[in-house]
Amino acid sequence: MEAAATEPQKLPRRERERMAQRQEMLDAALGLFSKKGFRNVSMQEIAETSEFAIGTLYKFFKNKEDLYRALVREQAVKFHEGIMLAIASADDEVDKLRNFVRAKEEVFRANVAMIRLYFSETQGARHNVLAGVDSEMRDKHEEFLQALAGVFESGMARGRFRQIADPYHLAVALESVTNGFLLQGLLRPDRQKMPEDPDAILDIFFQGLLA
Amino acid sequence: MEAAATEPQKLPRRERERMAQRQEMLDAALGLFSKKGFRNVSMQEIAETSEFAIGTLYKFFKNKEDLYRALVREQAVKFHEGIMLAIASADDEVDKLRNFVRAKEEVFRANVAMIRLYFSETQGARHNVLAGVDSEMRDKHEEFLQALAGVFESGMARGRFRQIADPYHLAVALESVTNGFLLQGLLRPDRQKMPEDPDAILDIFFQGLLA
Amino acid sequence: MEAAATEPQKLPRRERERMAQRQEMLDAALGLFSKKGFRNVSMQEIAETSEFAIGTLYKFFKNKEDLYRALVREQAVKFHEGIMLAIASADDEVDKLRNFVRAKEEVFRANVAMIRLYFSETQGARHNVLAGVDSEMRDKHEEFLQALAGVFESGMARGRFRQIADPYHLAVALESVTNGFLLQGLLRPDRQKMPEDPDAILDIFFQGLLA
Amino acid sequence: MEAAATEPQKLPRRERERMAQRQEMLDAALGLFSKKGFRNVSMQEIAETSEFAIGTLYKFFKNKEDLYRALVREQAVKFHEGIMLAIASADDEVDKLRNFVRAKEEVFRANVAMIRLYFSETQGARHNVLAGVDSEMRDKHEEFLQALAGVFESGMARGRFRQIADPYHLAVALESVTNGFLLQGLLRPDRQKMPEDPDAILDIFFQGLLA
DNA sequence: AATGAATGAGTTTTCATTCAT
DNA sequence: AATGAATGAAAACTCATTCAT
Repeated sequence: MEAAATEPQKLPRRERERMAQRQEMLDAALGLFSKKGFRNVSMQEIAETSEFAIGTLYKFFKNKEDLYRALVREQAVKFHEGIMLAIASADDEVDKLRNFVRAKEEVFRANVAMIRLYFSETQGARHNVLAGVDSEMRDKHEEFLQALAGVFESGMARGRFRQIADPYHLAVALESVTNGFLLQGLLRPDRQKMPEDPDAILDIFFQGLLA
Repeated sequence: MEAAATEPQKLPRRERERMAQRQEMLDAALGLFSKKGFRNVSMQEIAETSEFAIGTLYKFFKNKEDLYRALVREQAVKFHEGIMLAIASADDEVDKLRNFVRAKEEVFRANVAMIRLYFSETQGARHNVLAGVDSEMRDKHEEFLQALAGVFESGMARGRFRQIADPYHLAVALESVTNGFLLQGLLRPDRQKMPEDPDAILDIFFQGLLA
Repeated sequence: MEAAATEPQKLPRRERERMAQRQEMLDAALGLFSKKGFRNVSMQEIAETSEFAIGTLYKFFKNKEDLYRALVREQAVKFHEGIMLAIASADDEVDKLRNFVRAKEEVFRANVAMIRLYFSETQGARHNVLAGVDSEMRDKHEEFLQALAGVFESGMARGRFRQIADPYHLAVALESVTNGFLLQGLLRPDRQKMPEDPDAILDIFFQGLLA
Repeated sequence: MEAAATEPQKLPRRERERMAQRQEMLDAALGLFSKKGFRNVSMQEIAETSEFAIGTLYKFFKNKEDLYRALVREQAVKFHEGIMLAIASADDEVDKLRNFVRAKEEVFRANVAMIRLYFSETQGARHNVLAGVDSEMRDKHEEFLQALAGVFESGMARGRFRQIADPYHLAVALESVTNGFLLQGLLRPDRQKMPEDPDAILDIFFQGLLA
């Protein structure tokens, strides 16, 4: 009868305390990694920032890479869940897309550190430490693309959308465009030309898409 | 009676040899950096791969960072020029966009290593070594976005395109979508779902765009 | 019920141990530096001689130069204090000079390594690492010369010495002569011609000096 | 029937040119070594300063140490000869001493670079490269001290000086005092307290010495 | 004969990881 | 259980020396 991870109130106090400590370590690490990159952050630094001893870090994580993986995995899951929920939480396909864009923007805005981490690991360079997590993250990403494609597909089936392209391609396109706009807005805050309203992103899409 | 490809036929032999050596170093470095990232590649490794002594590397590049910067700058210029040329080499705006997508695809396909390098430095993580080159690259990127926006603008003015959105936003959108599709196709070659014909990317765009 | 030599009995045990380690490092370094010079001693060597790991050296000293500076400063302070005390610890000027010569000889004899270090940094070559400590050492040396000049001056005022020369010049002369004799005796032990009794050095001086 | 080193006009032209080149190398090296010390000067630097190729340096000197030794030896000989000549070039002992002090001061003033080199190799630190030259230089120095002691001895014998101390000790004392004053004056030009007239140095001596 | 490009051993320094307290 | 001092492998960089031109 052991309590499940999703209902932490049932965990023995000892266990709960451990999880809280672990979380503090991960939080400190997230800030540092997203600011300076994996190789430019020392365990010493993480220890100091999280106010634990180095040895204690090694009690929780086998090594530096393990800590990093745990961090990326945690963040990816959080991100993934938020986005998937957004897609699920509406009946109409147009609303699903709106929810998706809004949720994504919110997550981006709320946690720039996480975003930087996420993109440094999914886009571009694969010189990352994530040989292992990598495939898991790709799978999650693919799963999400499939779900998004599903929205387009059912939208087409229900006549909400015109059949302008392969639903999966549309999913990739929407994912790309939202990334592009949000990154442009977040990582280059000097650029003033980005639309305030996230829905504006969709307008471009909907111009050709809506039936 | 020798005629060099571009123009360097006038360089003294010594100089030409030096440039060739330099290029071999940069080539070796590109392969390694794009595979493993800046911090995970040692000068030792670059020396061995390029078959020069470490000391010789340091004759050509002041330090590791200098070598990296030279590499990124070289690649970025090549990339930028190819893309800008493509936009310029047509009169009709629709043709310009087609040229752009084709040129971009070609460059991507021809040099995956370079792409990885490029994206690891423009997207995502900013824990990069490029504090200096960085702004130069951003500027180039911005310049390109402006040029692309110009295409949309004149297309609208000439009645080729409908006025569905801010031209700059359209530029960001097209840039994002091409990135998304090409990266999906190149970096994840297992994914078979991407369109063979690069023009297919544009179809999605043109659905809503064309007048 | 333990009573330490000077005063550190109040330091926590941990701190005392650290200081002892630091001292062992400095001792090893003094031996090596005085024998081979700054640039000819590697951190590896110091680590091996002092039986610590290289990393441990770097826990105590920021870098090689920092270690060297600490060493020179420590030795210079010790030397300076000994000499100044000797001058102070008598009422009669002639006794002050005797004390000075004896103390200097004692310090020289007791620590040839230190002497070599001291002279390599105050005399001769200024290609030293001591840009920083340097001025501090010069100041100490100057301060000492002034004190010695003071002895000559008050000796003259009190009629103990004849007014044969500027007191500061006499100070420089005595400092030089003691250095010359002691170095000759210590650094070239083959030379048997030096006087056994350090006071003999003063005889030369006193011949013209005493009233 | 080969021409002697002291009459270079007899050397074949080829040989003379070689010697001139060698001299230029040594001159460049003297400037650099006296400013920065042995280890802080690279062969590259010496080559550039003397405007020869590195390879040419190695044609003249077996290695860096050999070049340094040659330099120190050359300077020491020059110095030694000047001083010895000064002692010889008078009949009266008091004049000999005056000549000595004047000659020494002149040499010091004329070639601070050489002095620095000389002192960094005779005084203090023996972390020098001169394991070999060393003994030669000590011998020369000892020879000079003997000569100076001879002056004191004959001066005493002739009744010019009082018999205040062992002549050799007096020689060491005078050598030390002149060094002290001249170094103080030369290496620390900020110190204004040194006597202008080098003879003033002797006054201190003569006070007790003169019969 | 003179050159200087190329070499690579050797140096300083960092930092992940271990383990005695 | 938590600590953090100690470790030493690995990396960036320098420079004396060689040798093909």
